[in-house]
Amino acid sequence: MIKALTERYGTLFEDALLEEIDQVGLYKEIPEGSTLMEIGEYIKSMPLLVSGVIKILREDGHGDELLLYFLENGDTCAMTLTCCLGHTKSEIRAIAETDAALIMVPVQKMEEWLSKYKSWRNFVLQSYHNRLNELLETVDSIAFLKMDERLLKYLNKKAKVNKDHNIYSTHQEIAYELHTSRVVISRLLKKLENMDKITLNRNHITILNL
Amino acid sequence: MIKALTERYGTLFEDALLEEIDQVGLYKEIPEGSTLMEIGEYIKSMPLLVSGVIKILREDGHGDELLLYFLENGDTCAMTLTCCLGHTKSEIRAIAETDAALIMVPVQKMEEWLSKYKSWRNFVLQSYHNRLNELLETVDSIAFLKMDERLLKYLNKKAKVNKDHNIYSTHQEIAYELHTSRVVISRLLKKLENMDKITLNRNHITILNL
DNA sequence: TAGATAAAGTTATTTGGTCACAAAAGTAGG
DNA sequence: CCTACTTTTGTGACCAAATAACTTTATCTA
Repeated sequence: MIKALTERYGTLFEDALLEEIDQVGLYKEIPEGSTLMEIGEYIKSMPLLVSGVIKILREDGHGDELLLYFLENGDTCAMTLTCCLGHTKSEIRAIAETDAALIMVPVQKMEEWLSKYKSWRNFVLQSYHNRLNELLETVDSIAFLKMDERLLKYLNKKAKVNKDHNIYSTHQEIAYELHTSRVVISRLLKKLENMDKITLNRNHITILNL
Repeated sequence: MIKALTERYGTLFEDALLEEIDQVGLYKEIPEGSTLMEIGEYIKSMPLLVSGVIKILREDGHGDELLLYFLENGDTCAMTLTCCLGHTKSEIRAIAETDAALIMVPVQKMEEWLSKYKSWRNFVLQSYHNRLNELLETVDSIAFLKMDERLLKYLNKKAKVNKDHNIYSTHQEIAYELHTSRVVISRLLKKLENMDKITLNRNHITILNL
């Protein structure tokens, strides 16, 4: 773990803090598709993302889903911070978009570190900052963009976080994450294919030029 | 100022911090309708809300608006925190929904206090926490609710923050804040009136039972 | 290879939102 | 207090996007 830790967080945290994390942190690898956190769960430890991508989803009472944003390398989940510090249930679901590696830190420690380490304080504040901005962008998308624009944005983002021009999702899955119907997504994807921006295949979309 | 300060924040902050705020803070009263903060502005001082209600709006590049949430008594604006700590431009517009009173605190101080006062740290974190949750609720509304449900929620919220069963807005103004068209709002309001939930008058809506 | 299942395509219908105009309610000047 | 003007609200025709129901195509497996 210490290697991944210093590689990823070495420039961010003081040595003393790195050492503490090394002491109490739990290194964990999780496979693509696995659920890290479910809505309504209490959180006992906070994840520091070492590698991979996590997607954060919101769900209403009727099983309708919406993708909020992706967490990437070096991020932490401000929602989790919120839960930890406020001792409240999780408001979101977190799923590994790719294989990922995490360091899990006990809640009590992170409170302690807030007063002890300036770098930790900055890290936590910066995380909140980032998450607020991501959420704002999500709001922008659903409030101001039409579905075709949202789809384009989604495809781009998805390709970017996966570092791949191929997206291995069904139309239904995309529809869930954008909270619309499969028919709508199929229609819009077909339109994009006709514009030679993508090619469609069963279970997978190739991005040509967006 | 010291009176408003201790009344509002006395139980929250240590005495030493209260004293510092009293030293450097600037008391300010602003009338209903005035703009506290405009998108793209840099923030030089952070407002602590003493009384009144502030509404926070988002705008896209085409002048389309969306109400994000209200700030009430004792809140501070996490967006402003974000700006201050990150030294970035404001992403939102803040307008006084009612007459309001604020204490303005210089940015440099608030960074200093983060390491100095535990209560300040908690206050800042709690603010982020609250704002994230408000934003999440906003996302829920625009993503999962139909326009009629959003309108009901809006009317309730507006009545609540104004502590009044009357809402003095035009249909057009409501439409702006919910980011839809005036026609849609008029139609839905008419439906609500037919259900005896509200009565409509020029420039003002009375809530009967929601 | 047949049957089952999952994904994608098609069409008709419904709904929510836009446009353009009309009516009503306030406002100001004579 | 009457008229011209502005602002706010109401309405019908229209359009586009979402939904539902069904068909076709691809994939898996027994």
